[in-house]
Amino acid sequence: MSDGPILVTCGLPYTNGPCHLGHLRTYVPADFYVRFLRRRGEEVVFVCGSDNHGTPIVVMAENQGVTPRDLSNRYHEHFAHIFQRMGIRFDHFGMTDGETNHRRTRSIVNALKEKGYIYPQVVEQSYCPKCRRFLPDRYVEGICPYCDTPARGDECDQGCGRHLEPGEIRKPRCLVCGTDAELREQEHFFFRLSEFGKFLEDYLQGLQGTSNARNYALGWVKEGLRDWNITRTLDWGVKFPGHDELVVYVWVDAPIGYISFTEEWARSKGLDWKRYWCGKNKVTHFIGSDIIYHHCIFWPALLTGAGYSAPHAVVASGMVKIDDQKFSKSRGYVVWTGEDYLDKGLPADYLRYYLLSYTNHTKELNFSWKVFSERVNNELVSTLGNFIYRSLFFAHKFFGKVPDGPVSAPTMEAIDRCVGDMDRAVRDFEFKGATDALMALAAYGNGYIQNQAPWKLVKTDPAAAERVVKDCLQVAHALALLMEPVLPDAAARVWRMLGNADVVEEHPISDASVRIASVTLPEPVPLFEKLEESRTRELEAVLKKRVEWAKQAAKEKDLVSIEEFSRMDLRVGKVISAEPVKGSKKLLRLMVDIGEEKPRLVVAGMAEFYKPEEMAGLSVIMVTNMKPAKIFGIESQGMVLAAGEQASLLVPLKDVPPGTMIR
RNA sequence: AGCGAGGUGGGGUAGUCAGGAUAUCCCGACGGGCUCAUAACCCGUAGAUCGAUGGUUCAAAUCCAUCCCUCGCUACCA
Repeated sequence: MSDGPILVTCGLPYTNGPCHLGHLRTYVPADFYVRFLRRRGEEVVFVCGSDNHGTPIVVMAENQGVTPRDLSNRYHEHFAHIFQRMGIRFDHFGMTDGETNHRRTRSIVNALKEKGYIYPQVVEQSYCPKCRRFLPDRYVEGICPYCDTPARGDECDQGCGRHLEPGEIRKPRCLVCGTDAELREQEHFFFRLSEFGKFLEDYLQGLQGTSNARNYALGWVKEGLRDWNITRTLDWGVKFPGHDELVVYVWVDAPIGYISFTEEWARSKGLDWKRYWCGKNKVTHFIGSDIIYHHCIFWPALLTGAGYSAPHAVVASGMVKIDDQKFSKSRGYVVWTGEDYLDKGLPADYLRYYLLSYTNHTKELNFSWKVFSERVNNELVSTLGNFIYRSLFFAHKFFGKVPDGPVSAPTMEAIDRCVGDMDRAVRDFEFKGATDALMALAAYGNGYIQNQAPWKLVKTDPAAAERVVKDCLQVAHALALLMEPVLPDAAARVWRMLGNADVVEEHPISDASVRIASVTLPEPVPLFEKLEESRTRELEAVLKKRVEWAKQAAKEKDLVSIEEFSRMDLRVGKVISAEPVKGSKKLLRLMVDIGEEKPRLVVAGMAEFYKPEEMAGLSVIMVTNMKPAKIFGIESQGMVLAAGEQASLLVPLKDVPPGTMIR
């Protein structure tokens, strides 16, 4: 079945905030996948680590008055602890700021340099004279050079959506202090991603995992690839070899972490990490669908360029929504794994089951406490838990042990079917399909015990009742083995209640069809407890409160003080003349008298709604202290106020002279 | 705007590539039965113009075209 060891990794959690449900959407299925395959006899290594570099961490650390290292350590510990509590068990959980990763990153960058895949280029970059530093990526805002709309430093987020290279943006401003940034020249280093188009196209055709990852990446490759600037002017990060003033871009050293964490793990076991990364490999990355580009394009190109093998599979999970709202920390739509879930005493098993069984792995998952508790109560508690408990209860009460004798053929078939279905589903990354198969076996058990009615047989034909109970216990035994990857804690409890002294995880799943021995049964206890409605309401209330609180905070943040308002110089202006701007459909060139010596020249986008002759003579409201802006080559010295799509002009109701202040 | 992923009873989902006769399964709702078990389990009922429109065909959820909506790439993000 296996042709070499499988290395499974998860997208690295970024150490600038706590673990939330979105993270778990990737980590729980990965952990399930690893647990299941291991118990199918595959050799699997499971590594992950925290991602510590990049500007957001530097800025957040500054805000909190701590070092980036301190901040990273804090959240690193947090994630490690949460994963342990959630039953997500990595063989190793490292840090990208660790020594191994610094070394491995430099080694890979040097390899790329040697092979000519990295070249220097002088770029103009935004520099904030007040903060006295270069402004990377998102710490700049300005105007998109392609479509003239406001944009962020690395992406035209409101307009055309183009990716912007550092230095491309026009009118850059520092996002931290608001100062106009200046452009300074600096030597940076670029990765020749554009040369990997053909390689990627072939590679992606054969890439295993989920189709969303493959298709999305193929689309990008077909559009053509641009070289990447892989250096940043920062202190925090992996120093670019030979240039201490530069660090490598976080998306270089973060995925290299996958290799470094394998190295660290292998070292501790006295093994060779190359076995997992060089030559034919079975590296499987579990990631969120937001970082497909990096894992399916940039990362394979980087690896290939440096002489490593590209990953075997990429499994991309859909994003999480909360109560039908887009996931958003600032708007309060977030469920924290610790604070909102584990700390409240809710079992990890419930959440693992819910995340795995709710919807297709690649689709968006809409979380709500109502559906969560509904599924827990009706599926886990009623179907699965109840079947196991009623079987054990009955067996214990009437026989005190597992009865001797055979297991019926239909029951064995049901078990084998479940094993086969789950196996197929897991290997296809259909995790919902896998939990469905598990629940189908529990449903088989329920149907079987109901139809056979051993509680009747025990009075008329005790031997027949024994045979029925034997079947039920065999199913419970199979369920314990099969549910372990989903519900590790519950599986361990069932295993003990079945009279086993050893550990369920040490048994291969194929033991499901090994006939159980006649052992003494301890007194069983119910497997799961229902979530009371009052409990669900409490959990909903926490979320609701957070959303309201966030709304309030946003409102306060948006409130404008009288001082801020008074900075705006709003005046009544009289339009002296108006004429169309040549070559433009939308623009009018206005001369407006605002009580100054000379009228102001204003370019206004209202030609579609007003004829020049309608405008002339009108009194309008104008912002007079706008920064002059060049529109269509004409410098506009103010802005005329208008409302809505139709540009309905704001005009004074009573006659006032030009230059009158608006208060 | 572009590219990618989606849209199937109240929620989730199978089926779509290789078109076929009552559209699958799980949960919820409703009714009945049963009682070993955590008011559970079993059986049954209702509920879907398969996002919209047009086309191809004897036949369309499925193929073709156009359009609409949601999400991702695109703050805070796995």
